Amino acid sequence: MHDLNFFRDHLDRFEQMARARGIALDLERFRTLDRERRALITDYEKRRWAQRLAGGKLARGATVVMFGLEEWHRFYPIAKSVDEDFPEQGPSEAALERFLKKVARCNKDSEHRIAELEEQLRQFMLQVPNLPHESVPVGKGPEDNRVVRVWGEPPRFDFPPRPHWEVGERAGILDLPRAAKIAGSRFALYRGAGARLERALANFMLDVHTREHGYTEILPPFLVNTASLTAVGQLPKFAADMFHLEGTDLWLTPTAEVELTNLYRDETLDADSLPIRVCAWTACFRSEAGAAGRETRGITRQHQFQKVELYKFTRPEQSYDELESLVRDAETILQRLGLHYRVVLLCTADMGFAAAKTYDLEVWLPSAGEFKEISSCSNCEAFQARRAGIRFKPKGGKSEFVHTLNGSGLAVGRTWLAVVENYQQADGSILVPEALRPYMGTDRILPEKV
RNA sequence: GGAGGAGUGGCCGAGUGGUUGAAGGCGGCGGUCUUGAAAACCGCUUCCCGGUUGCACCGGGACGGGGGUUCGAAUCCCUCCUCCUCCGCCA
Repeated sequence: MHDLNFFRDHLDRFEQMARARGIALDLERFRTLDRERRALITDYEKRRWAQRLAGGKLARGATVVMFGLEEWHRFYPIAKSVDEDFPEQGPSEAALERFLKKVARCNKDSEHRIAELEEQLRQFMLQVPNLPHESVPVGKGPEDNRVVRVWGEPPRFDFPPRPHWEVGERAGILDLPRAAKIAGSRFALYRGAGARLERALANFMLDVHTREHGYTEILPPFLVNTASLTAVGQLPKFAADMFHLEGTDLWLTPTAEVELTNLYRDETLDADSLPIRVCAWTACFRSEAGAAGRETRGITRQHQFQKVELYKFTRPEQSYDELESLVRDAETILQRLGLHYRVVLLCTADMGFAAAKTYDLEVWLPSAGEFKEISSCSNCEAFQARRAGIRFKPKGGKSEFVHTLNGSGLAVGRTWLAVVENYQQADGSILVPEALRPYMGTDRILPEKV
């Protein structure tokens, strides 16, 4: 969410942003709401002042002459506007009482109307996405994203590489039919070395990030409330993409970004503690209601998957350096696993709602002969922090909003399938990447009859 | 799930209808004193919104959240949330 005053003073920039992101923004509606709200507040506060003043006089049992000259000059026009018959001078106790009754009702009405307008204004502001950073390419869609760098090379096969669901089934480590029986489509069931591989990947990622990259591990709740989702920007817009628990205020978390952003919601952090780096392994749940029919084969797109999330709270001036190092931290995992990948800078049209700048990491999938997203790393600047009330206080200065950054480090399920595809062998076995061998206790997954 | 109790400023803690943003204390900041420090003493110590070029000034709002009663609510009523204690249940 943007700062209201900043928004009002830079409407042209937001108009430009809307065009770059390819969305509609009804700025005329904003102008109307904003103008009306401020006019009402001004009037209301004048009457409120008069009400407090008169109330105070009455409490002291004043009767006739009790206003200072200047006070009276300010007070009388307000009283007259509320009560036509208000005496021009020397109001009696009865006149004051009548005025107070009228002004109380009048102010109550104003309060309601102002609250209504503020809710409408809030709803409006909640759907304004973040402003892209100046280094973000303006574009119309994924085709305008920019490849920043490519690491490694695709593995060579002397046989046609199979898609991961075939490799997994042949090796007896992935059982999609039974997952469907238990839960339905878009759920996975791992068996034996497959289950262990998923666990090994999560542990490997957490170990690297906590031991080598300075992140503190968090194990948060997997269920989150409406307030937390709203603070991140998942709600109100993306309710349909999540699982909601009937009769409660709880939702299955779509990403640990929700929990980690809300770690410090409505708190003021010590300036010296920044940047704060945390990471979390969680299950993630997405109903993907709008995506039916896409990527139905295999486990690329699931209702439930695991992810190790990286998250940073930083000072504004350091957030873009921290974004670069966040991306490197995520890349380390792919490099250690020996997986060919590329880094893509998303264009304005392809970025998420809260992001000011986003890099995607895309891993090579030999069966498809293309790159597939495995991580998304964003700097949200103060956008989420403002919405979530996360500040820091510089020494001797006013408190400011922190910048928040998040990225996958990495999506475990997609890493699983990338390993399986890239390390598959002609005999149906799967080589275990060097870095995972201590976790797997073997250098090769051998096919097993189920 | 059942029965009780509690939520006040960075922290502790007064305050049960009237200029109370809120006594007192602690902490923090500035000053006096001191060779320096401590102690002592003095002063300061929140955030949001509106009017404004303005962190100046004027005004409004905020005592867990929301609603109500009243001319007026930290104080009375309703409701929700959180925490604590006891009972039940449970990995």
